[in-house]
Amino acid sequence: MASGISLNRKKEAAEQRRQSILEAARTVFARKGYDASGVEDIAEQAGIGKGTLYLYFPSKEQIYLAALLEEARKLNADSRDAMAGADTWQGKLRAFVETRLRYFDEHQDFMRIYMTEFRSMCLLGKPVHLELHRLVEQCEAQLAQMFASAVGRGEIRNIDPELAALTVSDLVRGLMERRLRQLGRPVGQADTEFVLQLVGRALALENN
Amino acid sequence: MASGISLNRKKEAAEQRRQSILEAARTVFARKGYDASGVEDIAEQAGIGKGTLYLYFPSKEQIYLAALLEEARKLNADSRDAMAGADTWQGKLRAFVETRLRYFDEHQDFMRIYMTEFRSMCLLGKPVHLELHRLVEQCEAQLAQMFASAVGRGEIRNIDPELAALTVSDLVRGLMERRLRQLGRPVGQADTEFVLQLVGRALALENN
Amino acid sequence: MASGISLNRKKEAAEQRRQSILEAARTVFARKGYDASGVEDIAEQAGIGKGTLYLYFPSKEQIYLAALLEEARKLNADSRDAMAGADTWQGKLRAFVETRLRYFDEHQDFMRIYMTEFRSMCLLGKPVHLELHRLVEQCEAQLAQMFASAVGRGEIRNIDPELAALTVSDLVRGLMERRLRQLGRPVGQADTEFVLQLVGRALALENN
Amino acid sequence: MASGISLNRKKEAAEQRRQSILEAARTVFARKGYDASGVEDIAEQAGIGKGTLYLYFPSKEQIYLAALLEEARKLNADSRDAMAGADTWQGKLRAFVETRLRYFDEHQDFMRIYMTEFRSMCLLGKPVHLELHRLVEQCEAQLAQMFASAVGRGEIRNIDPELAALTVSDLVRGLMERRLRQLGRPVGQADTEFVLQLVGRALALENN
DNA sequence: AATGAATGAGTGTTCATTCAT
DNA sequence: AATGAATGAACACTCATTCAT
Repeated sequence: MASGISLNRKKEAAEQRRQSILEAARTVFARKGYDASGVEDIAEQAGIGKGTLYLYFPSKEQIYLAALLEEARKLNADSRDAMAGADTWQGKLRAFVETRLRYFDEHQDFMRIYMTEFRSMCLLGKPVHLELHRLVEQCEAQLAQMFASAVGRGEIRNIDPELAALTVSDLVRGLMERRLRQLGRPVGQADTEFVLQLVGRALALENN
Repeated sequence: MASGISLNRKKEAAEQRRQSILEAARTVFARKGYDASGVEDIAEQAGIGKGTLYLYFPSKEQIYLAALLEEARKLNADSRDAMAGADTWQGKLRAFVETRLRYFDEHQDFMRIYMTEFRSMCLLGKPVHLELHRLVEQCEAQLAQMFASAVGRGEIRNIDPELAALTVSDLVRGLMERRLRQLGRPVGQADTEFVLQLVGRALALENN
Repeated sequence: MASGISLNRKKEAAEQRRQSILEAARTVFARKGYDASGVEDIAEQAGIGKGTLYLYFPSKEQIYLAALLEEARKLNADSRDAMAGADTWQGKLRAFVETRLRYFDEHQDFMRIYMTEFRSMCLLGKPVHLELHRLVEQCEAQLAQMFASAVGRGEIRNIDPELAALTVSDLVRGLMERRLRQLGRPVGQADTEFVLQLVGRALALENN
Repeated sequence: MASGISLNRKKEAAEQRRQSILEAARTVFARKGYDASGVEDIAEQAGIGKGTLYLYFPSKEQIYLAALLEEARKLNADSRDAMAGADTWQGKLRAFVETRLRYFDEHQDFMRIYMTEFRSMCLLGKPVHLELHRLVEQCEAQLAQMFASAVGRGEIRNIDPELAALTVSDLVRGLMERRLRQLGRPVGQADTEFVLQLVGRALALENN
């Protein structure tokens, strides 16, 4: 019994440390990118020794992937849940956009890595990106399905749901990037509303 | 006089070589990204010796910046000229979008680097990106001015011209990225039309 | 009294564990050599925790030395006893050779380390080897003394006893190595007899 | 023409440097063994930068193998030539032994590595040693052939030529090792003569 | 002007040893 | 006494940059 408890404690502590390493990794990678970040930087940021990292992850690359993908999966799950909780297509769309922006606000380091990696998927032949690509597509598929339903119910114009989904995806990404860049004019609620209205108007039925 | 001619010849030849280095650099960087590319790769691609690179550029980083920024400036100039050549706001918008997509088709290597670097501007404290940021803003300002005029002439809704510009910018970037990623469904003219219609419908006056 | 018994028990148990560590160490070192073997390998082979090793030995090097030298001392003692049990010089020589080969058969792991270390004594400035060197010399001295007696009794030619001892030592080492390498033709009793006959014939008196 | 000469010069210089690296490597490896030697030690001993090593060899291990095997091949060739130059089996045997001992005197660093590696062949599963093993066998085969001829001509006893070859091989190795260890009594010409006489007497026909 | 051999600072990873539990 | 998580010194190897030819 006692050893059972102690074993649980150990596992919890290990998971805790794993998370703190990932958090440290996000901070460091967000600051300098993958190549310019050293494993020593991450260890220091996490307040542990360099060797300790290798008790939890087999390589720098695996740290990076875990730091990126584990949060990306949560982000996808959050978006899906938020959409599920709304009734109308307008509500679902707003839920999607606002959830992602809120997530973004609360995990800026992660989002920096996410956005960077997203764009660098344009480079040729990086197998690293397969899983991330899958997540992005999954997310866009959710949007597309939502639009398809609305089209089916005659609530919006008869547009290609996939293209609408990609459009929303691009616009939200744009909102996030502008916030991350923090240059030029500050980005706020008005920007979000602009995007929502733009999409709303473009999709609305003619006789509205 | 003779030496003057010969001097010119030399300068031309040097400029030629400079350009061929940048072209080689774009090919290599587009394939593997900045860090994974070695200066030797670039020299080999350019068909010259490694040391020769350093007669034309002081460092790997400067090669990268020149390869990126010189084309980016041309892209901006092209877009501006194309818009200037159209009369209506719809024409200017279409000219902007189509010019950029055409440029993209003809300079895919460059565009891969461009897009990658654009997103990685989200990383903190990379002074590298100041000039690129300026170019992006300049480009968006052109769009914004175009929208502002259209609003002033009462041709479109009374929206914030800057936000409209950013939106178009995001959507065009999205189109390019989808082409570059080459995964999922092929991207074609239909996508472009979708974007143009979407923006057109969203900006159109109510009673249209 | 009770505590005295318990103290003895403890000491015995500790000695037992010490030996099991050394046995494990021999297995591991024989397989991969000193540098390629990790202390974790030894601990695992011994079925104990890594930290426990350090309760019994102060360092990896000391484990190695103990694993090597303690058996080497036994081998020397065995050889000496075996020679003492024979009457003629031929008998003593045969006893020496056969004892060592039998020991070898029963402790192959140890012998692999022994032979390796013996040859690497040729490397400069390894203080590690002083004790092993002493043991080797001691062993050769026993042989030399045996030959000296035989010379004194006029049973063999008037050769340098030391050189004869070194010769036998080299030949036995050769026999062992061939067995360990396990490549080429199998090594058996015939090889041993060849060596004994060779030495016998070479040392025999002329008029035999 | 000029470039032809210059190309030759380059190749010669490169070969020169390659050899000087191998020589430096032998010095360092002979002093500390493989694992305890750092590539930086070798570079320093050779008077060049660490990176330069990697222009001539792909890894530390390849440096080691080249340092070992290239000399080992020369040693084998020398022995073979020396034997070929003698007429009687006694002459050939003496030529073999003396050539190897002379080579040994002139390449002590190499021989230290050679001997060490030879013994460590007893460790299990080191594929490194295949080539060295081949060389040793080749060398022993030369001796065996020589003995076989002598047996065929009725010049020596009807012994197994292979066993005789192995015996000589072991004894010569013993002579070398004693010199390398430099402990105990100095080893000189007398030792060599002892071995030659021992073998000679043991192989001689009965009625001699 | 052009070259590529030489360089050494910098990096990811391992592993003998320690020490809190 | 026994453990194994934590540590950081040490190491092989890379690559942007220099410079003698």
